[in-house]
Amino acid sequence: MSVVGGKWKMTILWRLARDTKRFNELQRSIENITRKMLTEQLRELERDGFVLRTVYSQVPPKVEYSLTDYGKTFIPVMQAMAQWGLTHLDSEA
Amino acid sequence: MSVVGGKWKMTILWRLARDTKRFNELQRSIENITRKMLTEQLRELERDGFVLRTVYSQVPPKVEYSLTDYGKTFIPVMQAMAQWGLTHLDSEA
DNA sequence: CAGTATCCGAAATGATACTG
DNA sequence: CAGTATCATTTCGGATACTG
Repeated sequence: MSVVGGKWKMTILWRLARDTKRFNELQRSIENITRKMLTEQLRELERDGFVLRTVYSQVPPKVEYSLTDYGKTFIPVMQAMAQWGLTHLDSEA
Repeated sequence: MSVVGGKWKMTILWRLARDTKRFNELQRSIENITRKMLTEQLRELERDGFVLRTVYSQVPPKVEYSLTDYGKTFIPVMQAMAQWGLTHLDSEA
């Protein structure tokens, strides 16, 4: 929990489990997250080795986020949680 | 995450997965948790149907906390997380 | 496009004292 | 033993403006 327990971390990792995403793409895919929060959580996930940040030196800038191999080891855990949620949380608040 | 994402909820559930515990027993088993935090988190877990609170009308009071059947369905998910942690988090901060 | 920097209010948490 | 009440503090998160 200390590494994946941030307010948006699971959501971010879950998005990146599907495929690589750019910053704005990620922001649009997560309802209500601010640039600040997205940046902060991504930095922490990066520091903890879950997420890889790839910067393309071009104009306009392009930055892609993806799961590292280490981050991918966490996918089964997320799937277990997702499956539990689907089974037990019918109408979520 | 919205139901088990509280700061101490996973820890509490993990303790109760082993066996029923009394309030002070639970507090002693969790380093640094205050009575206030423990009470609040337990109340929420109770409200969400994970935890059963059993009061024995005696002096001194005795209150036991245990997982409900519903709460027990979450044990495999916690085990998945615990196993992941053991495998990937050697020396935790 | 992909961020940073700054400020500020809200919410979470902690400390402490009190209670049936 | 198992809490509750109150207050202080810390942390978090949102709004806004600015940048390469």
